[in-house]
Amino acid sequence: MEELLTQSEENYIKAIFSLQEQTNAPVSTNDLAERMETKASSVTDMVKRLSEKSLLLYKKYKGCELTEKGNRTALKTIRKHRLWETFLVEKLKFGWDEVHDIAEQLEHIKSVKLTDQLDAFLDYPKFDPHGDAIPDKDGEIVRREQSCKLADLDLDTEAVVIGVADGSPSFLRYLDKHQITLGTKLLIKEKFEFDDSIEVALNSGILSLSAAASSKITVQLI
Amino acid sequence: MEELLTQSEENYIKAIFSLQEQTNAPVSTNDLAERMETKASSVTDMVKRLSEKSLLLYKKYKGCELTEKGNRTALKTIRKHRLWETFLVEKLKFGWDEVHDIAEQLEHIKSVKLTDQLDAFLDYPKFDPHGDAIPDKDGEIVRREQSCKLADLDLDTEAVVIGVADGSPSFLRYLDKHQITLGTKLLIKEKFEFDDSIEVALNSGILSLSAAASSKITVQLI
DNA sequence: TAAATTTTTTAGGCTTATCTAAAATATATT
DNA sequence: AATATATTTTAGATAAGCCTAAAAAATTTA
Repeated sequence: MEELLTQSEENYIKAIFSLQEQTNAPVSTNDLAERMETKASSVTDMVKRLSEKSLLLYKKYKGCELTEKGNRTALKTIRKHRLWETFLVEKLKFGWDEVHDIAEQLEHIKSVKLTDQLDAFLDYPKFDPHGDAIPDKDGEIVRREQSCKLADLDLDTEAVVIGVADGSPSFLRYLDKHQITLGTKLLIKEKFEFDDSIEVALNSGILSLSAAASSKITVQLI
Repeated sequence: MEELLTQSEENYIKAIFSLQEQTNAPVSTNDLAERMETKASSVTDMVKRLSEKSLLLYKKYKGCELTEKGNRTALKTIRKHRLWETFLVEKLKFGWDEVHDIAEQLEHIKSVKLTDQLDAFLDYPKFDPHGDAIPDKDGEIVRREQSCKLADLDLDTEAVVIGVADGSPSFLRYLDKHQITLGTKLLIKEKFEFDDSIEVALNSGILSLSAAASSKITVQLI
């Protein structure tokens, strides 16, 4: 019953899953090509193969959608990716800006026991170093309720950082520089309408954040 | 200066290294094909490619030999393999008979920092779970002096198990069953000439070992 | 040393995953 | 609705890594 997928196939499945999550609609060939940094013709080829393995539904010119089997596959890969990221940060002392590329490789290691033992070793973490939920053995993930973007908070509200909507090293290093990380508490001191920038108070002082930054920080009210 | 090798290339390099270690001579195409479980014609192809990357010297019909660069590459892969095996046994509680195949995958992950941080996390182990030496950052390995095969010991000598010359799951599970592992102390009680079997005394009692078994257990006198 | 055998290489094919260029289809514009 | 534009698919090529079958070279045997 176990499927034997190539790394490339797994990467496509993951990309389709993530695009589908964003749009709740079939994924177009071009969008997928852009995400995979490849050409549309390559995507068509691959999508046909994955369709034959019943990992997705594909209608010519109409895009593709993961099947239940495809979704399960995606969640397994995401689980591995996020567990490895957690391992790298928690145990091997990597910065949260350094782990993505390594986890991209590690997520393709094939061994259910390895994944589950790693999960146990890390004490069954629910979130990875970027605040993203880690699917459990059965693909279940913790759904967080009242989370919103820092940019959407009202003046004088207090919140705690629980995630980032952008995992790029440059953004993560920017946050490091300003001593913002998961768990950081902050208070909205000012909001400037003309450029949507804001000023927040943290332990380390007052900080000004652009709209680009504040819209990529996920917080929860406290 | 960093070479970008495929997993297959790395596996060939490792196989050549190991065959060369055994024979101290150029590796023949057929021997390599057997080790790689592939056809001689495939080996010829690959060996040509590796030769072009100056990882080995190849003369038609004369076999191949790793260059200094090839040796360094092999040692890096071996280092990774043995560190991961150590991690799996020490941290993730795998049995020593279960780790080989997973380490075969993990050894191809590309990140010098990952390897070095893992090494540090494990506290710079000198030997892996099978007693094989782990090359350090610079490819240096601990050379053990007075080691020999259990089969070669004289009557009434005492020794401690420091390694196995066969890492197959079936052999390792056989040793587990008889409570033999790294560090096990034993005393030679009997040697039978007719089939080269021996009897050894361990903490757990007297045990009879075939020549096949005793010739694959590496020990050190105490 | 000449013949028989074994080893190794070459030649030509296959699959995966990519590409470019051209054709087909869908969408947007007038 | 007809045309222009954008998207998607098809066709054909390439590289890595494997295969089989046949040819070439090396080694063994008589």
